Amino acid sequence: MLPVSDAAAPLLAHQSTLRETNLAVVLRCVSGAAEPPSRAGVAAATGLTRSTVSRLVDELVAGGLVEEGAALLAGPGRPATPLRPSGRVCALGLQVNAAHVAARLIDLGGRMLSESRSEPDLVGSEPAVALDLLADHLREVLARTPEGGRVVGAGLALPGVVDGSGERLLRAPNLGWRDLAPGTGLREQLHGIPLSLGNEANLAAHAFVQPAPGRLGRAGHFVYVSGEIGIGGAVVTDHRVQTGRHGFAGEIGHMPFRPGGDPCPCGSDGCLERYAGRLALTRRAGLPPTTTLAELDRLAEDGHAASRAAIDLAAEALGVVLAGVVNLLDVPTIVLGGEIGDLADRITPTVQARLRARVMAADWMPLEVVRDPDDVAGASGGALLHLSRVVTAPVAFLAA
Amino acid sequence: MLPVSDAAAPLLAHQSTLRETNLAVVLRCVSGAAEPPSRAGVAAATGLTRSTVSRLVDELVAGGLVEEGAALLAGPGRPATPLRPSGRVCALGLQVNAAHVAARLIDLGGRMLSESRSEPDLVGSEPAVALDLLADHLREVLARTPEGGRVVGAGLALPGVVDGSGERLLRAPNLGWRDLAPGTGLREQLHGIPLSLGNEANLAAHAFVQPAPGRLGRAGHFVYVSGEIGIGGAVVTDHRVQTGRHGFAGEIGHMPFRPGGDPCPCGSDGCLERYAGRLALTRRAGLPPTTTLAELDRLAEDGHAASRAAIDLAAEALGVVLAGVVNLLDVPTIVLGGEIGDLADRITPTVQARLRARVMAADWMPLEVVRDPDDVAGASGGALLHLSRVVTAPVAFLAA
DNA sequence: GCACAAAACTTTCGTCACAAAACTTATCTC
DNA sequence: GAGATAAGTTTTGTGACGAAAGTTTTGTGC
Repeated sequence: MLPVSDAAAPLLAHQSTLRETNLAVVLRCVSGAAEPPSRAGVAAATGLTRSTVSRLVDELVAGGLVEEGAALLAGPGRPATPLRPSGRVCALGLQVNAAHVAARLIDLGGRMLSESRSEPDLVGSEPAVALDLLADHLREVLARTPEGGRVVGAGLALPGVVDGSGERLLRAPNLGWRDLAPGTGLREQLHGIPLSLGNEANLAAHAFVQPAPGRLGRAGHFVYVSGEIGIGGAVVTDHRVQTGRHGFAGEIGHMPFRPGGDPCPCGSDGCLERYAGRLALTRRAGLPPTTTLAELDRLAEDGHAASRAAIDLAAEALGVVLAGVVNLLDVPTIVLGGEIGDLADRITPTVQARLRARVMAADWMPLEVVRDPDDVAGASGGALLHLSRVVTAPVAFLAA
Repeated sequence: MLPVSDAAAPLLAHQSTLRETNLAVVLRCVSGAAEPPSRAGVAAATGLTRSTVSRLVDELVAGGLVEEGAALLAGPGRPATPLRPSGRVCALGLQVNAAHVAARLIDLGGRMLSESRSEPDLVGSEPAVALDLLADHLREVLARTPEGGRVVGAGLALPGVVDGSGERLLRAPNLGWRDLAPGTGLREQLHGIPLSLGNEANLAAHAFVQPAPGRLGRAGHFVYVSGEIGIGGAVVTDHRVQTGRHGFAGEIGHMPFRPGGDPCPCGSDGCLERYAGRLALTRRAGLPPTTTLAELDRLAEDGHAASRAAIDLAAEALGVVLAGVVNLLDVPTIVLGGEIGDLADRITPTVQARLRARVMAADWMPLEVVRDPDDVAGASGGALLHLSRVVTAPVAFLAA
């Protein structure tokens, strides 16, 4: 079948567009490679000629985006000069959710240079308290910026609905926050580093599609389920995180599982979150709402019947809703991230079974459920988002 | 917010890429414009210089993709030469579903040059019979190809799951067809015109995003619901029809409305289709399954209680499922296409109400339900798909 | 009726980025 | 130490675009 797609209007191309495109191709090749390639290697991988690659690499090296290593002696011929993405170009990843506050510094190669984090309980918290804590972590990480480092941006992951401009958090039910601009206080610490806000699950999914700038992850079509107190999510198709018309996409927690069932604070009823969110799980298990899902898992392991029943219902709900999503979008991979990952072993079989039974095209496609082991993946995503801008449009980031 | 997106690896750019891109920009501008623009108009609209536009337009005219009209006298100054997309470059759109067989010829400007169609009942039909009928329509339309016309492709819309290669129809429950290659018989009539298969709803959605090559429709983010005997669908985000990893996306009819409810032949239960598909509607209304939705609408109008109840339940099911989809994808527009469009007036208020009540971000976004009046929009989409290839990569289609 | 203004093209020339191919450099092998 | 091998550089040519000056075709005013 022809790709049914792409009505997006492309802009005109100029000679400078050509150069920018090819600089991006070369930089992406360098930053995304498993092993540092040589100029000749880049030429072979991209299809550009060695002369062109040489010129472009020289520009990237002069601009501080790529570093040359010591010559590599391997067999006959002139030894190759290995090329590495600069460790001095980096971005800040920040995250605040109900159980984590974290700051990370990630470089152009996707390597985490430093991290500072804590695990407070922020349910129903005062925004200023949480943001001050974040500012502390941020300052600490920023102080460890390498000599001559350039921090190109900061991305803050939040568990809620962020408006289209990336300035305001409209609502974050788990934190109990509504309509605020978390950036105002932080900018003081940031010394002009551009800050953008994003939904936690969307950013975590971004980190999963693109674990390093220019490097593609194992899946290009998946649903990311971020289960904490509530359930967030993100949809990725064709290696693109779908944010929707206004940036609100991903509210998988409020897809219907049993319409007419449990009322949900969102105003609807029977939402997935009311069956698979932490609050729902702990309530059904007869445990205090602060019980973590890891603790719940242990109780189930120990034979606690109510916990088992709650987890089984959550798995059922997830399986049914995700099967619907797979039918709609043909995304063969489900990624369990956040706290719900702690239940992955226990819920995966049921989810798998429901997918197999309810997905129309199940006979013609693989269906896999995997876990994202990073518990603050949103922070990485926030940083990677800014770094991927560097890789996509390098000219603006070439040092004078 | 920064666009969380686009990890797709771009290819290297060459001077020829430059030319191709700008030829596409110019052609898209000409083919998508409401009024035929002049060279100067194209330059103003695209940002290219007049000299560049002149050269590119000359190439497109020489290549037979653009036609020059008679000079337009309007005020002082040299009169402009109006530019129009060629009426000789066209594509075939074909469609077979349970109630329609149609063939259309559409030109580069998106104008329908001719059509031939019939309304047989093909539920549980023999594929050969339906395809012979399609071949008749096809032959008739092709015979009316304009003098010197070039048919660049044929797209066949089918109400079922098409495999990734676009060669085989895997299953079409409403027709009762399984695993066949409808192209084999048709190619004889096609004299080398490349044929591709696509899902009916996906192609109809394509025609809705891009009613003419290069012209964007009114919505870029929407769900297309194609209600016939079953319920098909398509998801469009950022003006792109999402076909998923294997091309199976769009099975909205098999999203859960009441899991554990009505068993569905798909192997699952409680699927939307079991509440909002024609078969479900007529059964609940106590009418024969061949009753059309237009007839059902008339009965409801006349006060037939069972019909009204069936339609209300269908609207409820659609509203709940679509609200979930909007929560997941932030697509503020719902397009009702196919036969279910005949019920649009009756179901829209309920669907609207459910969306308003169940969509989390409803307070921050518009939500609209519109109808696609074209009852064989899939055929147009099939043709437009091939035509949009011409507009995207014109060089391959320049006449020698 | 004729200069002049206006606007749509066209032509000429300069620039930029890439490809091709010849050339240089650095290492290994015999 | 000669030759092979491969990396990287230099030179030269080409194609496509922009800038600016030139040409064509109309309308307007005296």
